[in-house]
Amino acid sequence: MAKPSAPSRERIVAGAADMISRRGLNGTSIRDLAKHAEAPLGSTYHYFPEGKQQLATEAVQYADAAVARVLRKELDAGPVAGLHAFLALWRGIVLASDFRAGCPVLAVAVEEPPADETPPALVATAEAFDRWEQLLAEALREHGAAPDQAPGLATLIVASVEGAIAMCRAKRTMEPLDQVARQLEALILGALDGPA
Amino acid sequence: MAKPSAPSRERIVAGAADMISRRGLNGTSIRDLAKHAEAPLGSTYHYFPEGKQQLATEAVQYADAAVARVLRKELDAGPVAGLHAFLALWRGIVLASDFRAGCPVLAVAVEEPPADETPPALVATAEAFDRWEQLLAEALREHGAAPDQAPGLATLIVASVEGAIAMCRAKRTMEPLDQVARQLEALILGALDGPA
DNA sequence: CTCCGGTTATAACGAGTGTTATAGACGGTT
DNA sequence: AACCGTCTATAACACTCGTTATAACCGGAG
Repeated sequence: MAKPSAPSRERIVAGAADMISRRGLNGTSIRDLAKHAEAPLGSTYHYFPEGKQQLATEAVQYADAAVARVLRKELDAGPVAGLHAFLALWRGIVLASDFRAGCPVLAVAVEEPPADETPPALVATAEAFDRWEQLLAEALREHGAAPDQAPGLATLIVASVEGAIAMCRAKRTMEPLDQVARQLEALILGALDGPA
Repeated sequence: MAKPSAPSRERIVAGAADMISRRGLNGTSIRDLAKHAEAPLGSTYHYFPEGKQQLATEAVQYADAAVARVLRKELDAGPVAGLHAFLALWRGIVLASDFRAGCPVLAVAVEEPPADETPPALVATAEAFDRWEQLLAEALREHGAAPDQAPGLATLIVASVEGAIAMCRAKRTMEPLDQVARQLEALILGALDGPA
């Protein structure tokens, strides 16, 4: 009684993730969001009664899930394959938007809580980063990396890719991401059989 | 006739950089900015006639110069020392703000140009990233790194540190930056005498 | 003193913000 | 047919935004 009809709800969330990845959280208004998702303004508050905060949270979780799905699928073929899928995903987003879109999770993570209470959207960004790191670390361990080095390498991968995406947007070039890609691939290969 | 009196102008720019690093560009209003810098609103438009765009640009350039100054000074003692200074700088900012402030350059780089023209503030972010990378690459080369590997490593350093700062804010932990620090130090050390 | 340029104070403009309220439309069940 | 819960349309509220205009200050030069 609550699931059968809701195609527009997901459209709104997906549109929010896309819009936030372009203009940032504060730069994304609910009116524009509704217009862009071809949904009426009223529906936004019908589906997301807690307003923008809830919308931002779900947008982050949406992006998180999409990335995690790709990672889970491609990491089976090894960490290098997973890395390539991770990179290709962001590469496609940046390139298809002509350097106007980036990572919505990073965008939300970069705007502070005005109050002392940690807003749920920020919590969602932390969970997203954690999930990606954990997936990568697990795959690294399963393919022969030293268990005590896997988490650190996974963190480096996520951090450098996120940073590189932003740098690509600034420079309007794919060079940062491509450079980072080369380094990370070599690093992973080196970690899979070093001390053994 | 234009330089003797302008202590408040720099206060405004510095305050803008700080505020942008916390709330993002769109989250920073000129009114709050003036209040936080203890300068009247009118002065903001007196010193920065082109408005917020100019203010954002100069804030980015201000942060750029501050970071470049530290890098130039500490890189003389070698790339590892420079890396440590780079990391310590951001560590101090994140920690002193209780995870509320990050990198203002990244914050600006993450909000899109609504029009087709590339805004000057975005150009400034690209220049900042470029400068930091170039300083690091130069130091790497001068201390024995292979000339064709130095730029890539420098890019990886900047990207991963920027990404890690954002992740620290999200998780409210220093772990990402510390993990990245360890990896980067090892990488630099390995690049200084590997193939020779 | 007057004058004057660099600075500031006050007010207002129009547009946009998140959000709420209220009433209407739609579609399937009884 | 009447009913009902889900969704939507419209309007409004109380702001805040960036920006502009205008008038006043205020300290040194003439």
